Amino acid sequence: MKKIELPKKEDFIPHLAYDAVIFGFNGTELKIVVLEYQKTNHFALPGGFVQHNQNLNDAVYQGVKNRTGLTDIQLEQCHTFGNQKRRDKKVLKDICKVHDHQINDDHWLLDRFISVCYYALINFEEVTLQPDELSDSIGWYGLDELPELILDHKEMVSKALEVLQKNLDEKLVGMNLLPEKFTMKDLQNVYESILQKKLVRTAFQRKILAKDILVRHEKKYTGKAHKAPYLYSFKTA
Amino acid sequence: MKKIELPKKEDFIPHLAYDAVIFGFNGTELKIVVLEYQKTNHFALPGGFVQHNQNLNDAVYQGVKNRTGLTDIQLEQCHTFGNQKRRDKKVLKDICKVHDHQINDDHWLLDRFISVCYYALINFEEVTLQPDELSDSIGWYGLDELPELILDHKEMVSKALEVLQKNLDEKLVGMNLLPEKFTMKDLQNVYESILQKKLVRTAFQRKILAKDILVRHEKKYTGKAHKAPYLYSFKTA
DNA sequence: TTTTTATTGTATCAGTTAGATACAATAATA
DNA sequence: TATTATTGTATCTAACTGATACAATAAAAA
Repeated sequence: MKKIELPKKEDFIPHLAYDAVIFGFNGTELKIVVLEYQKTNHFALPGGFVQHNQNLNDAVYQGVKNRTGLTDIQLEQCHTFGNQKRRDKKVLKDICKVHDHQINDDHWLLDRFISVCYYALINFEEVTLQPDELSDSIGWYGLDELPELILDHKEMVSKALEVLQKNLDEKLVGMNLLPEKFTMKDLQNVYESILQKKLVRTAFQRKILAKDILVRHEKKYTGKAHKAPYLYSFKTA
Repeated sequence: MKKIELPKKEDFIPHLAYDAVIFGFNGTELKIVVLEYQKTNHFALPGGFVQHNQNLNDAVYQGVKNRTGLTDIQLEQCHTFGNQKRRDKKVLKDICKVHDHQINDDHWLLDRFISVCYYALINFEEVTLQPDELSDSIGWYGLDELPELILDHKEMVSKALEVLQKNLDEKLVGMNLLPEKFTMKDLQNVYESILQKKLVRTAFQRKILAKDILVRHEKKYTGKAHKAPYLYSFKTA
């Protein structure tokens, strides 16, 4: 195990963290990014700290960019988790130990942290996932196949999904989860994954078209034995 | 000017604050609580810091309780403001100077702060406003008669109102802005104040009654020359 | 070449909801 | 007793949603 540097206390605002629920859509299912810390069996959302001279939003953007390799990221703040109990010394000691760092009980990483939770919408196909320094694996997990997550990260996922659901209708412009061109069925799949319920096809199509936010392009011939659907893209404002 | 103690650095989580947009309804109009710092002409939202062993929510609750004297407070988190620019050394120096404190540029109160904004709904009639240690005046202001506020507090008010508007229909149960018993017109006034638009009386009444969340009580005889309205209260779940 | 199959795009009908209007039922006053 | 302003409810209509129907395919099967 290569010995890596721990983040330095003096670089960051103490007691403050962020975590990101990064949503991607693989064509069928909504997935989120989860990190596994090396050899510890601890799973967590990607997160990090805020530098003294850095905007909170920028810190989160940088973090998501570093994990996904993307720059086109739709970020929304969900909720700030400020419970005094949200700390787990054992987890962090485990993680540090693997990296050959013995840390004391008064190490700043073991402090109580307030964490601001964001969700990010990104284009699944263009992502190259990149573990952070302390974790060896990073991967996509469906919402119903999540491993147990550290601290209150499970609650963060719920909150993020809830906020995403509420934002869906007004913030969909530029909807980052789909490739440039997509079919009406693709879009409906995204909606159904997010809302976690089936929608009526004809009503969905009528509603979306009435919003006048899509441009219709050529048809998409999939080789299947039926009428080919049109491709659409979002109108660029 | 009595010399008061400044909050001590070691008691609080550094760089972290909260601010509260406290909404009250005076029967006609939606108002919010604004503090004026003594002799400085600086106006601000009530706010404070979070102690090391204190939940964020509890800190805000305590703060609102201290300013209003109330314990029945409906609190909702709105947004966390984390811009690196949100600091104003001059304002804090002004405030401290009035209290006979000369503080240096490196004093912790002059640091950059991340602030978590909440809104609070309280019963206007039962409030006894209480200035905090650093301010001499505290008062109710209509949304269209706000003085200039420090930092990004104006933006916080906008955000709080926006979140309140979105929450209105689902979170109204227990709606804290009205006294125990109220008329349908009172309730409509609250809605109109929050949504900042006129509603159709008959449709409003029909919609609210259909929700089945009100209990109808005796009539309210106001002495006016017309039919007396019923009084209602919220069903206690 | 023709028929079959699954899916798409749109139209239509019915049921629900919201705005607009109407109106009877008051409390207190003139 | 008539007048006035307001309240509570009913009714009409317009807009929207779910359900159903159906024609128009693209490709495979017959």
